[in-house]
Amino acid sequence: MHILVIEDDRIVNQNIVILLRREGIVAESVYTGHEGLELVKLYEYDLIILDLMLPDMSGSDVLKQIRQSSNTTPILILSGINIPTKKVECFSIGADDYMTKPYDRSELVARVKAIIRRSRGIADNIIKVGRMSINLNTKKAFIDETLIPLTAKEYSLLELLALKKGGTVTKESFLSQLYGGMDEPEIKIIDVFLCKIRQKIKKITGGETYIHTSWGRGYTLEDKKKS
Amino acid sequence: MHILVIEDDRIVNQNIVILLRREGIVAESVYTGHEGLELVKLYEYDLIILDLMLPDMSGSDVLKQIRQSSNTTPILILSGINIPTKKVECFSIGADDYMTKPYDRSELVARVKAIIRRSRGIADNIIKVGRMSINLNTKKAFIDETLIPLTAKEYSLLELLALKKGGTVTKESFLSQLYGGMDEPEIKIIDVFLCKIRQKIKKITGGETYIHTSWGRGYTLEDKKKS
DNA sequence: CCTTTTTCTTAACTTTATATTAACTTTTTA
DNA sequence: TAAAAAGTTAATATAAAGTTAAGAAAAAGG
Repeated sequence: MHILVIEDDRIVNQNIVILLRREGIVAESVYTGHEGLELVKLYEYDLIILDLMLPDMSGSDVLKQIRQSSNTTPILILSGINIPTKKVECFSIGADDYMTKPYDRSELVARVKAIIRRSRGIADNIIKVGRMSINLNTKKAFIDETLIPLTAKEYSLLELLALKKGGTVTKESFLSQLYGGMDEPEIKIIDVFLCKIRQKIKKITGGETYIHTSWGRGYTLEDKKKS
Repeated sequence: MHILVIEDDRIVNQNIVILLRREGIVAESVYTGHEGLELVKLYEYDLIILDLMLPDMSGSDVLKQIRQSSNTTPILILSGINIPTKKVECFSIGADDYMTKPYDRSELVARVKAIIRRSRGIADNIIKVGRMSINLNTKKAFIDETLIPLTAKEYSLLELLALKKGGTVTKESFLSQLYGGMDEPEIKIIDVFLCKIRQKIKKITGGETYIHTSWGRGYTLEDKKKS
């Protein structure tokens, strides 16, 4: 999970980043519109949190430029302006949500999660795959009613798979979403984590892991028996 | 576009319906939770607008029941309660947005449109040739509904053909696009890959492969029966 | 603050799927 | 009909994935 925060107030920006990191989300800070646009061109984010008042250009213009480049990354506007017409304007140029400052921390987190969820076509915070269920709120995974004893990193990896349920996730994508490009360990670690996750699941189910390997492409979380 | 409004206050409900109709959206009114749940089971809506205080049951319970039936229709909560914890609770059980009453009409419309836009998501990029369909997003190819079990390289080759559907691709072009000029194997490998791809397709269709040889020129992906 | 425990990461090794080559057959066209 | 191109198959090489263990780093506990 990878979020870009475009906000010139360093304190607000850092607070958001810390808040998100606590949720296991990799967040990146940027303080000007131009820096933001640059990064958006280079990397794929799951969400962009955008302030409307930036020193070099207006947030609306940043939003416009992102959408004009046919980039569909979800964007949450965070602004001190609480005027309906401003909100409507933002939505009409492609914003996904609009929050006013001062913001409630837990509401911000909740909205962030809701947007990401929806952008992946998922409705609620419990993802089910066969006998497995993954609770995105409590960050715990179960087989039927028994908890799978995963470590933090192992859980994150399983969550990334669950968020793309049925789709393939590449090792490179795991790596960048888990570490955010900074101090990335060797890619082999993904194999190791996956092996351990599978072992733990297998211990409970007695065989089925729901994690399938797409040779040379990545991994998929799916209940194949259904189809 | 089809929206269900679950709100017991008849005036508020009718106002929303009128507002949405003006935007060319078909909106349906319902005044109790049970009526709402009934309709949600029967019809597919693009969005549900849900009040939290209903006469027969709480809006949260309506939301919960909808999600428990694994219905993923986007839901916007419209409530008089402006408490962050209530909002967080709703998001965690699967709400997509939360607006407080009194609401601004144009903001409601803007949010409704934003949610629907997002839930529609990115349209799948699919190329079809006869009974074959190639999904460029998931990088999987099918004959009708059955997956063609291609390896990564085999798929890439088929994709290159699909991208030039109807046109001819030379072996040299395959080679350079597959290996990018570096460490290119012998050109014979293209024949081998094509042979394998055709075999796998033939196994499913029972004959037709849609891959045609242009002697001395290259290969074409096309449904010749059509023309 | 140091020790203990847990988790993360690397490294070495095994297994397996795939990519590539080579040898041979069939088809096309000059 | 001979040469060139394409089709096919099997064998081998290579690269990807699976596994295990051990050392490093981080978190927890005293």
